[in-house]
Amino acid sequence: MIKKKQQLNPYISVDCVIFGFDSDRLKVLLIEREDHSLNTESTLALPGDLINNEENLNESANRVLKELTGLKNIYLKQIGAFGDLNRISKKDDKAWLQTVRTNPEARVITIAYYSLVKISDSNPKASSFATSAKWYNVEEIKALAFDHYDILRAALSQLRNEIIHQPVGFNLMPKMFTLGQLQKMYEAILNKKLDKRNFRRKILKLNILDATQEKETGVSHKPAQYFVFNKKNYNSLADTGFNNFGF
Amino acid sequence: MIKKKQQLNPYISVDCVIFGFDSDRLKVLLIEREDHSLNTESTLALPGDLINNEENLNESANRVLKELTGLKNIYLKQIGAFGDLNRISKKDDKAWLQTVRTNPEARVITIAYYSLVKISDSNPKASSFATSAKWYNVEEIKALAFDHYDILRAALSQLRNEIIHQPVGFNLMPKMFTLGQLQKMYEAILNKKLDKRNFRRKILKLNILDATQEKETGVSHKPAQYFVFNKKNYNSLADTGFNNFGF
DNA sequence: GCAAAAGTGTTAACTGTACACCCATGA
DNA sequence: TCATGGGTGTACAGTTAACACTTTTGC
Repeated sequence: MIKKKQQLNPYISVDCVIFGFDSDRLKVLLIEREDHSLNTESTLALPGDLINNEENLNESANRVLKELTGLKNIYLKQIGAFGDLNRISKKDDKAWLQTVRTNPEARVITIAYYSLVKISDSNPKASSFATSAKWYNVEEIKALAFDHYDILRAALSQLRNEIIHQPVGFNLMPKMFTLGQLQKMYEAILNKKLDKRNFRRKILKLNILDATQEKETGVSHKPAQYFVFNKKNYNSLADTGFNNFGF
Repeated sequence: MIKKKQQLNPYISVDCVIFGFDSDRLKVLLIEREDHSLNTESTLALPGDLINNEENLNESANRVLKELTGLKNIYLKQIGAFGDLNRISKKDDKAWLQTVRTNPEARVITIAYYSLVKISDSNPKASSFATSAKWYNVEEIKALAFDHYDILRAALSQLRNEIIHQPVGFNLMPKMFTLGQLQKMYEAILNKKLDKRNFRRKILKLNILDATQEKETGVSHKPAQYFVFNKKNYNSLADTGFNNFGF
């Protein structure tokens, strides 16, 4: 491992839209910034920070992600660059930048990434300028700091597109899961009900799920079989994608 | 129109992948830089330049596009940000930057856009540091300056994905065109042969083409009917996209 | 026994794909 | 008359979408 002198680039940041799934709803990891007597909504922001000049963009995103969730080697994908002039137009945002940046007036372009993590494996902890890092229901978010709400919507749109073309959703699931839980994840992401029989048939035909011998316990209904996900078949499928998965 | 003082941002550029179609092959607009006794391949680059601090990113892309092709109000879509440290690693590229940039050692992140233009309507002209701006066959490009080859491949990949989900290809076609010409465009973009009868059936079912009364003249075969493209139906389709257009 | 989610097949409509011949024109 | 690309229909296979009942468990 080579250590390099790291220098913040004051003009370019990365922001991460970190999705999780709690077996019921789609979640996103947000931080609270120090309060400047604002309402809660505008204190919430995507985790993100300035990049270092000696790291690649995806390394920056991975670093920020690791600093904020303790996770590494996570599915991580670029959404795009956001650099409109009015992205730093809210009074509260400007005031906040004064307190944390050495060059608060600089025009900052942000490169947004999204990632999918297992909530159970993650251990979000607040970083320097964040007073908390917590999971929020995506559907309940109506406003965020800067242009982060736009970024969140773009990430969601890209995730919805990706989930029906690539088997990426497993990054959100625990190691063992039932088909019902998996279906709930698709429903939460796509925000619509799916037919149980059709869902099971389609997802099993992809050949990326292996049935285990284990079953749910302690549930007051017929216990469901647990499945694990077959990494080998997943990888070959992830390369090509699948055409016919239009829910 | 409000005039603002424009100031170059030395850390962020836009690069444009401008696709055209010459009724046979997919083309891309490239510039030649001043020669530093290099081979031709590495003198070729995507048109692009530093952004101004007082314009939005897509305004920057539109400005560069207009400066280089004379076109405005063009289909233009962001591909993403490219900022790997080794994007400025070639000796020739470093030497060239010394001659055109006031801060040639700066780490520059580029935001890439792609656009689709009618070659017949465009009037590419070389800008300040370009000695030429010409159309090249996409399939013949094997190397470009900086990381521009990567950007070109990413643009092509995105275009291929988009062309089967959105009726965007008409941006490449002249006002009137035959179905044969349209099919050739799809074949050029997707780089594969399509079945004529199936293509015609599918594309007509989209309801975005209006037949005209005019026919080809001066061709030594049965003259083809000209079609124009129905903007109204196109727009409503462009919003929703289409699911089933998998060639 | 009842509430709750698991698990299971069939049918009809639609979509994709493969495939071959005649037509109108210029040379 | 020949070479060239335009224009047309059908049949088979695969996929989507809609739909209802029985099973197993905890309480």
